[in-house]
Amino acid sequence: MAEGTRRTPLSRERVLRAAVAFADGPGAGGTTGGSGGGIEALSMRKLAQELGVVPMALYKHVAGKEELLAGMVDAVVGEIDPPAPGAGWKDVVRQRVLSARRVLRRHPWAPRVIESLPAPTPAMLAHLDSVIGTFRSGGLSADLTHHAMHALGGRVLGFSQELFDASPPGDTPPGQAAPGTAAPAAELAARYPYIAEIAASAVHTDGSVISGGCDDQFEFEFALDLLLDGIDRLHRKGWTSAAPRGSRSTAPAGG
Amino acid sequence: MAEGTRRTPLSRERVLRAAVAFADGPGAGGTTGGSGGGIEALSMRKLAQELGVVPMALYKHVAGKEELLAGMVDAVVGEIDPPAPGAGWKDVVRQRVLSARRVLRRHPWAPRVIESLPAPTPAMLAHLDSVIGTFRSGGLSADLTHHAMHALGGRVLGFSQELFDASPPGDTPPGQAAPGTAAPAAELAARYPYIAEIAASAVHTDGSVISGGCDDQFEFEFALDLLLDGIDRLHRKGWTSAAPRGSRSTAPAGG
DNA sequence: ACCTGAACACCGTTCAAGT
DNA sequence: ACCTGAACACCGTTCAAGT
Repeated sequence: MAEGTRRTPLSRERVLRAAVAFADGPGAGGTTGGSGGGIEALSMRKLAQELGVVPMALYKHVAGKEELLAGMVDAVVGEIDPPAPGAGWKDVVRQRVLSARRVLRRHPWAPRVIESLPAPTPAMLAHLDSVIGTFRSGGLSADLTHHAMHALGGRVLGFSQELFDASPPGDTPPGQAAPGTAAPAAELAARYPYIAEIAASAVHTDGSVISGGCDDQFEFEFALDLLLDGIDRLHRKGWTSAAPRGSRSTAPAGG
Repeated sequence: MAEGTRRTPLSRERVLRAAVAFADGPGAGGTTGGSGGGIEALSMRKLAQELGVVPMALYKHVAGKEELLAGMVDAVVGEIDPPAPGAGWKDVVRQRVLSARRVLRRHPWAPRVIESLPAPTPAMLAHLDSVIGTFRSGGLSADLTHHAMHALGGRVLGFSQELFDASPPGDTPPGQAAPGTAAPAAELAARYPYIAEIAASAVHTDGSVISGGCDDQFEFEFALDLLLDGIDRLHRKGWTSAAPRGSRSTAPAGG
């Protein structure tokens, strides 16, 4: 099956596309038949076989399995819709988060792989930078925006979990850089200005950006109290999910 | 090294303790020297070697690697402090979440392993049941409690991510049960009454408990709006993290 | 009846041998 | 110079052979 593609020369693009299709699993990719079975089953050997190629041929286009996974994530994150023009910051962020969720629902393996990456990919950084930019353009302070991004956490990318250890970009050990992020800190700051600004505002109790960045405990409690206080408010209001279904049920009085 | 323990007969307890110590990594367990190197390096073979035993000897005490991981998680979750008596629901939940976070910080591999489990372990169910009970005893409705648990998500266990697919207990396929949760649904309902109540209130748009349970999209948007609305409120207030540091900075006027 | 060595079917990646 | 087969150092688990 698909023997017409056997002769098509391999490219990084083709390798990544095949890997994503394989990880999406049989049937999920749209085509019928014998392609793949989930991220667990994805191996360099099986992917090569899928492409009608000897395993070592893949290493001409990706440095190894880790870079393959980073490339797959980058491709998937690139599917998230751009920000809708002309709306308020809250709706813009909301729509982008929901778009990200729709994308990651199409690729259920992605959250787990994202979490396993040693560093964010370029597409992830671009997306985060863009969301931060939406907050800042809406008038939120760099400080509040920083905590807001932590509180939203993985939700910004469509799922719910912490991303990495929140160290500022360019913080990799001098010896070797993470796959796809091999540029020096200055260049990263130029490319992702909003991330750089937020990172700069992250000089916390330890007084040093380079040593580690954010106060994880503070960020954790910030998000926790946002949730507990919101739940408390709904409780006092006598809120119920049955009645306001379909409307923005948790919106505050002023919203 | 540690040759005094060579003769101690193997037990499930000892296997699990050794596995946790190995996953915690060298130096993290308190002892000096050559024990283990992280969850990535943990294998049945290396664990057996650590215990001075042939690999297959482990299979007398754990059915396989998956059950080993479930047992490790169960042991770790059991370290979470019990609820403090006499305080309001919000503070009790808050303290338990922060205790869970401290525990999982001691075992950084645990969140990833928890996420990889096919079903929650008994200790996880007991903890969730207890937190739900705190909400309910505080007067929150089953409905609001249900959404609150989703919104807090993995934070209840000390980290930030969704837990499984939120299907009610006893929802495993009839053929085989997940490791450690082999009891029928009725028994589970008796053991975790609060979870059972919450699961019962989860009859959503599809009208069936058995078919899947919660409306994931609603739960996702519920938590997202809780966060966005809280951020919006702080923004309008002109909130800054610098000033109120140390006090409960996000608390509402009424709290 | 209990325990265990060898074997099976994998894995990612290296490296030397082929063209 | 390019490509690739065999090999290396692993894995979890089965199973038959030993005691």
